[in-house]
Amino acid sequence: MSRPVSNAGLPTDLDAFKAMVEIEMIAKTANQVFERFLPSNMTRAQFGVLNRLARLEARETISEIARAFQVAQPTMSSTVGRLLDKGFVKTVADPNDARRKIVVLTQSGSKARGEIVEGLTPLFSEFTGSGDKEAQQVDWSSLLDELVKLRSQIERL
Amino acid sequence: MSRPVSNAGLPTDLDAFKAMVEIEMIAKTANQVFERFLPSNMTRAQFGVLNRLARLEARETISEIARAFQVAQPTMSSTVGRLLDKGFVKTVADPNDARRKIVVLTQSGSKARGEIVEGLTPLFSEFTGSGDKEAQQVDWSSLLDELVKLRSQIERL
DNA sequence: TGACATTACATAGATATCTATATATCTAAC
DNA sequence: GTTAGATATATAGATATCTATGTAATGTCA
Repeated sequence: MSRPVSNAGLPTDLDAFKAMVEIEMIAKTANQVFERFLPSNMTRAQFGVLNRLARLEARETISEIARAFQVAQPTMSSTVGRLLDKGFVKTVADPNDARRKIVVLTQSGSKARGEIVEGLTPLFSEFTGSGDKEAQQVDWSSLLDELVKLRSQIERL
Repeated sequence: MSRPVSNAGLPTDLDAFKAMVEIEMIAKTANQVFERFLPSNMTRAQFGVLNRLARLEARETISEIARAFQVAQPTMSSTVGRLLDKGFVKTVADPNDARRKIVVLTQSGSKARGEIVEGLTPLFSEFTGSGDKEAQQVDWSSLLDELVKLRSQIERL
């Protein structure tokens, strides 16, 4: 009898593997928590676009926004379409390039975004706050350092 | 003129905030890399189920698998349905409970899973290997410690 | 200027995901 | 035993995502 390969071929006992599993779970749970703070007619994808347009005070095309969020262009066409339906953005023709559509926040969109950000305040307070006394505190600085190294390693794959 | 709130209301300058952004990006990039190692007719969701059934050598119901992956039951019904269409799993009636369907790996499914795991070997080697000389090495142990603390903090939200 | 490549956007079709709901079965309480 | 609640699955309809492809406009180059 040969010694069995750990977990049928996958290196699940390595810290690197475990860390990636934790990252997947944290990302998933964080998204679920975040979505609890969004109104039911607003998705993360839609809020992300709204928030970007508000933060940058920018006029961006669909493709530019798609690249910023690292999604395919048809994905962003769809998301911008939902925001158009809700009246949160409008599109204007680019006078210099008739292929482009420039996406602009409307007053209604700006207002909706502002209200959501307001509503997020308690979440961020609780999240960055000290939390439970008995729980071990996250060392954010150390965590961030390792994550930045990990990201550059993963991006080389 | 009052001093503007940083980034229009969001604490984007905090390490905690930056770490969460890194985690989202790492999870996303890791998924993209992983999918490059899957055959075109196989998704992550489908491989996950195949892999779980193979690793655990288990006979699980759709709801049990859904809970394990933390997805809704109709989501797993759909994913299992795709695997059924491909002949990688079959379902058998539970003699003790006529509501349940037990999902079982087929030979074809076991073979497909094995080939994918084989193909993943170079990815894991490169990933857990030392990587570039000039790049800063990830301290997996330290990273994992912080991630575990972070996960328990997030799960309390 | 005309041909070809590139770019921007839209459409089509697929999968994964969700919530809400319907159906069937089991369990428990009366 | 019959009824009420819980559980397992399926179906419907929605959004986000992808790839492949089509169309229109722009850019390049000979």
